[in-house]
Parts: sequence; C-alpha cells; structure tokens
Amino acid sequence: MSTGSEANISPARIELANRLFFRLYQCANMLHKTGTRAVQDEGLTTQQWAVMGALSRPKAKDGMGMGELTRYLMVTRQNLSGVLKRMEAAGHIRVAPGAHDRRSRQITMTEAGRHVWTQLALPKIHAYYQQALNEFSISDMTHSLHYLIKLLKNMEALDEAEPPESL
Amino acid sequence: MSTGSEANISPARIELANRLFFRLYQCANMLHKTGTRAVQDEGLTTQQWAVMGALSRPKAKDGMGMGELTRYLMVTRQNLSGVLKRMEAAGHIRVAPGAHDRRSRQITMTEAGRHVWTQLALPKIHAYYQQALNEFSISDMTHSLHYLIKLLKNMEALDEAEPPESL
DNA sequence: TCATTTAGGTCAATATATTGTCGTATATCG
DNA sequence: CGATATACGACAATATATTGACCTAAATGA
Repeated sequence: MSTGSEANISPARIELANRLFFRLYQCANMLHKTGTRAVQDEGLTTQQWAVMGALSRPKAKDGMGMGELTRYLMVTRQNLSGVLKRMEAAGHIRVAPGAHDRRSRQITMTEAGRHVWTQLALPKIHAYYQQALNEFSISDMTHSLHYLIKLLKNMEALDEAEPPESL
Repeated sequence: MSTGSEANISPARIELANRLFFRLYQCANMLHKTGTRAVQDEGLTTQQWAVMGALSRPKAKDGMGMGELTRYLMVTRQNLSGVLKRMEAAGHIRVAPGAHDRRSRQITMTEAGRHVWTQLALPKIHAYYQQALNEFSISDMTHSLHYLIKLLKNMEALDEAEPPESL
C-alpha cells in the first residue's frame, strides 16, 4: 500500500533526527570556535590544523597533491587554495610541481612548519583533546567515532548523488 | 610522582581523539554542504534552517530575543545579526522591539516564513534526515545524540573558560 | 595526432563565523 | 538620581566555505 519509496518515517525518528542534527550543528560551531582558540597563538585555525594533521601523517611523508587533500578534507579546491595560500605565506608549507604528474602540485610541510606543529601546536591540541573529551572513556570515544563515520558515509553518498559541477 | 595535573594521556587516547576530531571536522563540512543543498531551492541555508527550527518550536511561539537566540544557536550576535538581516529581507522573519525589555528585539516568523518552513522546507528536511540517517536505528540515534551532547558540554566549558569579550 | 579528460589556477559573488571596538538606549541597583 | 550593567546596532578585519565560470597545461586514449 506504500507509494514505493519509504516515505513513512515515524514521528519519533523525526524528533530524534531533529535533535541529532541540531546538536551536530552546535558541535560544528563550537569545534571551530574552541579549536581555533586552542591554536591561535601559533597563528593557526581549525582548518589549518586539519591540513597540518593531514600532512604530518607518515603516509604523507612525501606530501600530498591538491586533489588528494581536497578529497581527504572534503572541501572544494577553491576553498583549500585560499587556506594553503595563507599557510604558504606563513611559511608552514611548501608547494611544488608534482614529480610524476606535472599538472599536480605536491604540498609539503616545511621544517619551520613541522617545528610549529610538533613543538607548539601538538601540546596545545593534546590539552584541548583532554578537556573536550573529559569523561569520555575509550569505549565512548570508539562508539562516537563509529557513529560519526557512519553518518559521514551517508552524507558523502548524499553529496555524490547531486554534485554541483557534474564531477 | 605525577606533576599534579593529569598530563599522562595514553597514546591510544590521543590516537582515538585525533580520529574523532578529524571525523567531526569532516562532518561539520559535510553538514553545511549537504544541508544547504537540501534547502537551497527555498532560498535557505543550514544556518537559516537552524534559526527557523528554533523559531518554529512551540516554546518560541511568541518569538525569541537576540541574546536568547545567540545562546541557543551558540553563535555571536554579530554573526546572527547578519543572518537575521538576510532572513528579514527575504520576508521569513520579523524583528520587533521587545515587550518587557525595550532594549531587546523579539524575532518572530512571518506567515510567509512559516509557510516556506512547513510546506516547502520541512518535507525536504525529512527526506534529508532519511538519507543522512540511513541504517541508523533508533538506538544508534539515541546513542549518537548522547555523545554529541556530552562533547558539546565539554566544549561549552572550554569556551566559557576563556571568553573573548570577558562576558 | 587529435580529442578528451584531468589537475589545477583564478576571479567573482554570496553566506557564514570569529574577534575587536565604539556607541546608544534601557534597566537596574544603591 | 546617578553609576553600572545589559542588549543591542554598526563597522571593520580576517578566515572559512560554497557555487559558478573561464582558463591553461599536461596526461590519456582512440
């Protein structure tokens, strides 16, 4: 008797979804607010923190390409372009033409950037984690992570369902 | 033998915290990207959606003050001011001086705004919820909500620990 | 080789979002 | 009544973030 697509969502689900997304919205705001505040003395922001976190991984030892980074951070290249420009001006990163594919740009951390990251930013980030994850057990963190990834996958699917520039 | 403050964070905790916050960062980006896309035909954004959600609650039948809204949404008044100005221009909301306290501004949804919200936006939002929460059981949603609120409380405490304008 | 795709740069418009500062009207308290 | 606190408005600077459009150079495939 249903119309084909599962349009019968229970009011309880809707109510829960409403609360869930509202809290996620608030979390997003607070993440950027408190996160940026945690590393502002180093001249960083939450976004630049994410970029440095990506580049400091052992996997990214030889740097990362633009497209690789945009996919990893889930932002547009126009956006990332601006962030990287500021980070390059600050001396945190270096941009060089790619080795194999000369169209691509390889983004690497500079020595200065690595110093700022490991010596100055990381201690503050760890202190931030400790406060932000106060009262979270290892189990709590594992479960939270699981749900975030699950949600993320659904939103990625939603994103790919109607891409803006017809990827 | 410890230095007083609990500086001994296990590497496992740090690693988990890293992943958790990175995923939260990605979720924040995707929430705004896919959320805005879901309601853009109605001329709305994720933020305006949040505002209308707040104003459409039975509790806010008589509208909400500026300060009330900034605390509810956890944004600054300078930010909210801009959002509200656009929404007022679009005819979605009305701003009137407060009844009791004439310094305050009472923000209310207009009839047109209520129509856009209930008739156009809500159906799309429910469809969005359905896709974004695909494979989430009621239990999953309840647990996710619980963790988001827990995290939020910690970040709020962090925020109040060092307020910018010495509230 | 030629057409197409891919990886980017760049410019522009628009909307969030923060911090900081100055100013004004209104409450409120002593 | 006078001092102070509160609730805003307005303005500026800066950093994200999106979409959209136009461009170039290099890789790739028929």
